[in-house]
Amino acid sequence: MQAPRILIIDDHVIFRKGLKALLADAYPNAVFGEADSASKAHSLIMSKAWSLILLDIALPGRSGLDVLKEIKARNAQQRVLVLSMHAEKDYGVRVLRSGASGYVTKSSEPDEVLLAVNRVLTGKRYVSPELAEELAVHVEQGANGVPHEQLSDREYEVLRLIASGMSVSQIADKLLLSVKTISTYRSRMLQKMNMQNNAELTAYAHRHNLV
Amino acid sequence: MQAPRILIIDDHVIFRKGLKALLADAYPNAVFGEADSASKAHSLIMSKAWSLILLDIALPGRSGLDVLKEIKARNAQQRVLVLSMHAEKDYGVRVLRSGASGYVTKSSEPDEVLLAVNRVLTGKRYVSPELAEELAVHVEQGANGVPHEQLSDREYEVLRLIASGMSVSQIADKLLLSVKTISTYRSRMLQKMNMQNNAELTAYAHRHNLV
DNA sequence: GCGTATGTAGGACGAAGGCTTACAGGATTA
DNA sequence: TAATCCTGTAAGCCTTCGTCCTACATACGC
Repeated sequence: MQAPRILIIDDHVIFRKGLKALLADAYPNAVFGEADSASKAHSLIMSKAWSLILLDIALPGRSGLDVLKEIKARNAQQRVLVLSMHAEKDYGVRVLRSGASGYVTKSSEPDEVLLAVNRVLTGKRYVSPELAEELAVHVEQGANGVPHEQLSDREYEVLRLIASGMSVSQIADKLLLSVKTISTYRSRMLQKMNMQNNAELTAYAHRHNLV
Repeated sequence: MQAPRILIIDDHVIFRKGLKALLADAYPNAVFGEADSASKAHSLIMSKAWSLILLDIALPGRSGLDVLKEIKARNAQQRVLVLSMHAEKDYGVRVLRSGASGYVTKSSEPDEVLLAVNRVLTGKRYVSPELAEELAVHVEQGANGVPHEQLSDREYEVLRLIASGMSVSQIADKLLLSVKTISTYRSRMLQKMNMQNNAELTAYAHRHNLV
């Protein structure tokens, strides 16, 4: 194989180092790029071409999902493998829908990561058994049955944060958005899901294991 | 310095690799051991002597805290630096109380980790500024068992309702009490548990399965 | 019996945030 | 291709929420 160019986008420095070491072992002649924020990622993506981008969706501030979309918008062929810290169930589906070629959790075994990387590098997709399961359920219930499927990505993100007890303004701080914006997402959400308040949202989110 | 012997106990393989690489850079002649579970850790601790043990408290199954206590029970001199995934406030204190020489979160900058490792290797302790703050407050209030056991019945009841996403006034309505009363419970609770806001309370309640 | 914990709440005033409106870019569809 | 819808984002206004401080009665532990 030709020397692959791999870009790692993740704000956890130590994890990044580990990942790079792992990949360097498997692809001795690979060239690496690293970014710890959406903006650094941006310039690296702009300036160079990459065979594969490994993207942590849990970037601070801007959601990794946004970054993913931006990447795909710019170049639909770009291969992206998404990493996430926890096995966040519904994220997997969204991530794939947004154009990623695969999705692995950070606690995965190196072998699984390598397998995923290898598949994606060779133009295939990687779907873990767990995620496949999710997907199955998802398709089965037709994607419109479940209320939260109607939510936009931002709304979904905010739902989870509300369900974890954060106030509108805390969320605004965390996402670097205006309080008004979060408030808007919240009301659109309430409307879509036909609910009245945070308690209902919270209950819903927990009932559906979205947190 | 004599070649240090460092044991890394953590089930996140990739993170472990990163950490090891980081340390190998700083201590080129160090000898490493790795364990991904409490039981493997056990045999490594039994069979060899270690200058430093890096321990992830979030081991699956058995709590890392237990492992820590066991280590210290066996050899009170053993230097242990604890790693945790999230900046879980109450853990820091518990960890130090259980005999660790320091506590860093996994999202720390490499420099902070190296600083901590260095201090612990040279027999000192490492306490991050944030944790120091925690400690101060904590010592002040004496510290006994599980935080939520200090709560009064009403406080506990309100904790659960807050964690289920209800607002202070909704709770007041439900319990037929004044908003002020609920607010008082809430602040007494925050004080007792040394927390700042509903998000922390909520996280705590869910972590401890109080909802 | 005296301090401390608990259940309860009022007043005052700043902060939070809900509701409405707006607008731009992308997607969808007629 | 124009018209429309959806999404991300936010300002303004004005109400409501809730915090902070204080208070008091009862219960309880020592």
